[in-house]
Amino acid sequence: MNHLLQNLHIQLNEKIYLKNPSSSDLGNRIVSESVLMIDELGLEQFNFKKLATRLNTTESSIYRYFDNKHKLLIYHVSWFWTWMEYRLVFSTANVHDPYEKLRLALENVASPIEGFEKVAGINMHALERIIVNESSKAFLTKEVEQENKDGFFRAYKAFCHRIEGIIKQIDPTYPYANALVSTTVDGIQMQKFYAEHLPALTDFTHIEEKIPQMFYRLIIQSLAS
Amino acid sequence: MNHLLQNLHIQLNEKIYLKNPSSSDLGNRIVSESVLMIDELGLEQFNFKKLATRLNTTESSIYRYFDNKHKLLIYHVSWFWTWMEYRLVFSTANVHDPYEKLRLALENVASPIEGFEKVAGINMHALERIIVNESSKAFLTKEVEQENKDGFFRAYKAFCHRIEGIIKQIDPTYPYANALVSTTVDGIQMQKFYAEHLPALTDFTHIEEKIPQMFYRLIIQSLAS
DNA sequence: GTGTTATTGATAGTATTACTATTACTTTTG
DNA sequence: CAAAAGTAATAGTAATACTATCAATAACAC
Repeated sequence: MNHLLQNLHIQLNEKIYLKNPSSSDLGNRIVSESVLMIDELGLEQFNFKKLATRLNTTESSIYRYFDNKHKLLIYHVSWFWTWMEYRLVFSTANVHDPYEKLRLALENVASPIEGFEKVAGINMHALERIIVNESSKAFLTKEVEQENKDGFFRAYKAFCHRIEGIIKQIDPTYPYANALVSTTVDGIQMQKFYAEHLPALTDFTHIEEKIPQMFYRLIIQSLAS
Repeated sequence: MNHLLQNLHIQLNEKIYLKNPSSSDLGNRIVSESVLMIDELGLEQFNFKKLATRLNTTESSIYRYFDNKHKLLIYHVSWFWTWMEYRLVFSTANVHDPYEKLRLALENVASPIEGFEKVAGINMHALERIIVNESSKAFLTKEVEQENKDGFFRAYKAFCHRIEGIIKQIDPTYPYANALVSTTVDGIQMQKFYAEHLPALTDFTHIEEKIPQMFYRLIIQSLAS
């Protein structure tokens, strides 16, 4: 399976980048190395100059691929949720019980790496931390609506939509399925962050299996059984 | 009541500011005007130079009060949750049924303004939008842990702790009360944001009364009744 | 094997941001 | 009236976030 993932190619919305980073060696290195650097430095301290130095290239070469670091973040976030959707579809392909499907889905959200340390050259542990720590900054901007129209958040919405489908299977009458899903997916990320950095706001000490369990119960107890 | 609120004074952790902004005229104007500007421009586009121009003062004068805009954001966020805690305590002082207390608390989180357009010179509508759009940026940084030690997030944690108390009254055995509260309070903010900007991720069209209702049911159905 | 194209590198430069430092003026307070 | 506190004015620096131009090189087409 591993060498398969080496070659896995995820195609994203073309408006996110100026030049497809997966089309060249430098492009691929920009993507994989920036994941490591954003994880290490945090989005605020990360910039294209530092990335250029680390890649032994120049700022202007990086600017040929991405307008700015915000777009690069959107690229990473889109890539992640596209990958998560693939993963969800494959891991639940032969599961027919919607409860079990939901359980698996939440487990995947809480522990997205399990068995996939490196995918297409990307360090998935670092990317997971970027999703937890930085991804909300991708849409908490004044430009959300325009960027939404440009399809920048399609991948996340598609992932949530999959889980919404599972919930509708369990209870087609539940009126807040979209809200329940986004609350759950966002909530799981937040609990991971709190467990790591602000323990007073959670009951979990580590990214343990109990996080998806809590949300699973929260959901099924809200649905008509 | 209104002239009382004019003089309301909320005392915050002294490490947040260099010089207490409530101790001088310029300080108060920095706080109230920056709320408007951060709301208008977004945190990214807001800076001390623009604020100085609008206040007919200089950058260096503002730097005497706050180290940087990040600290100013933390000031606003702390101020907001301190105010929300007061409001919660007062509005539930004579309510003894914990279910009703919880219902009121969630309503307050979803609609924090109701009857309080301006408090101590601060435009509460603008501040509410800042909480929704910008507040998570206050702690999603590499410095969270140090800033948490410095007590920068005390106000939010105290507010959540109040709600946790109510939940413990309803069901003292529920093991994830902290996580449930932070998920709910964060979740309500997010649903407000989605309702406004990313409707595909929610079922609410406006900041309506149904948001707290959904979360109220989510919570009580998870607790042993 | 030459010409064309794609890719990257090298260099330079600009506007803005995020500060720091110094000095002087003005208002308040003791 | 003197001292202190608060504010304004001015200047300057290092870093950030870009943009522009041109040269070098490798790949590929004919």
